[in-house]
Amino acid sequence: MKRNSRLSSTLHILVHMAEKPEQALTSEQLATFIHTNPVVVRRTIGGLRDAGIVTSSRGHGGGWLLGRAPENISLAEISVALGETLLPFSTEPESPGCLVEQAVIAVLDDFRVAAEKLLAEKLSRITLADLTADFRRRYALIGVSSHAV
Amino acid sequence: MKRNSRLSSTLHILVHMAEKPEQALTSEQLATFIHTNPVVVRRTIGGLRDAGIVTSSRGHGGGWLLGRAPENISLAEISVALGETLLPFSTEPESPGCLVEQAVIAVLDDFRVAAEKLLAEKLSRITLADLTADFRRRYALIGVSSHAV
DNA sequence: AAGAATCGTAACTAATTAAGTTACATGAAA
DNA sequence: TTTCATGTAACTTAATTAGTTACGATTCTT
Repeated sequence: MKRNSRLSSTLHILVHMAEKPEQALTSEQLATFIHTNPVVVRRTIGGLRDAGIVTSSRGHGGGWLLGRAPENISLAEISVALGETLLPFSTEPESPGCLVEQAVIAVLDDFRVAAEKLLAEKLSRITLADLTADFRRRYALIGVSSHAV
Repeated sequence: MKRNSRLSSTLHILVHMAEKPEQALTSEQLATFIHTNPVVVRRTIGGLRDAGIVTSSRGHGGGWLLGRAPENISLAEISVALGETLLPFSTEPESPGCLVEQAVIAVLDDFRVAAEKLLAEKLSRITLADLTADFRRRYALIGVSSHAV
């Protein structure tokens, strides 16, 4: 798992889970999808459990399942559950009392608040079901092409 | 200079430069504003020179000046010149050939392209002059309050 | 009840990235 | 010619995150 790919890796995992809705997938299985290690998977998607996006069960036959229908899981929720920040820049004060810094931070924070709202809205309109639909379309195309001629 | 504060640190520097438009400021002076080191300053704002946002001159009396009026310097340009990415997540393929991954990346890239366009538009409407105006407003308020009573 | 499978999590290691630092060549002004 | 600047390469340090090992807790199967 590469750096900064937590969102895409998680989506990858979730699409696989959505494609096997009746079967609990183990951390081990999920890890192989994204070429990493079961512990990294547990750590990464552990937060999704608290958000109800997935459920996990221990013991023999245990593993991970979606917590609800893919139509009701938005990328906005996933992103929040992963603890991802949508915008990368920091606006922490470093020179308390400096009016120049205060002006910079004020303007930047205004922008950030507005931008995060916009991005969250856009992400809330994309659901896991959209991803599975896209996957199935691609899968069907491959199927067709391999039967063609 | 903290991590991920290159944009705000640079803006801090630029506002100081805008407030002394006739005086070349040295890397040393700029560095003290953001509590770092002259070499870090040169490295950070070097890209702004190539974009025409600032100019630098060597030798005695040298230093840094704005390349044009603050009204004509947008945060979008500054962000680009710094080489900052507006969105933090990666969509590099890690499992070439995996249709699930392809679907995830396609959806995420669509989002990214649209989001970056939106953010760039918002940033292009904020200029360095807006920041200096905000700073001056704050400065005036402090002045008033310190003379009050 | 025993054994196997599985998650949860702490603790450690390795890899990566960005900032900070040192050093020195280049250029310009006094 | 001396001094003051930037430009930049090379190295060190610090911070973050992924990867790994280990093991306790839980649950199913036999």
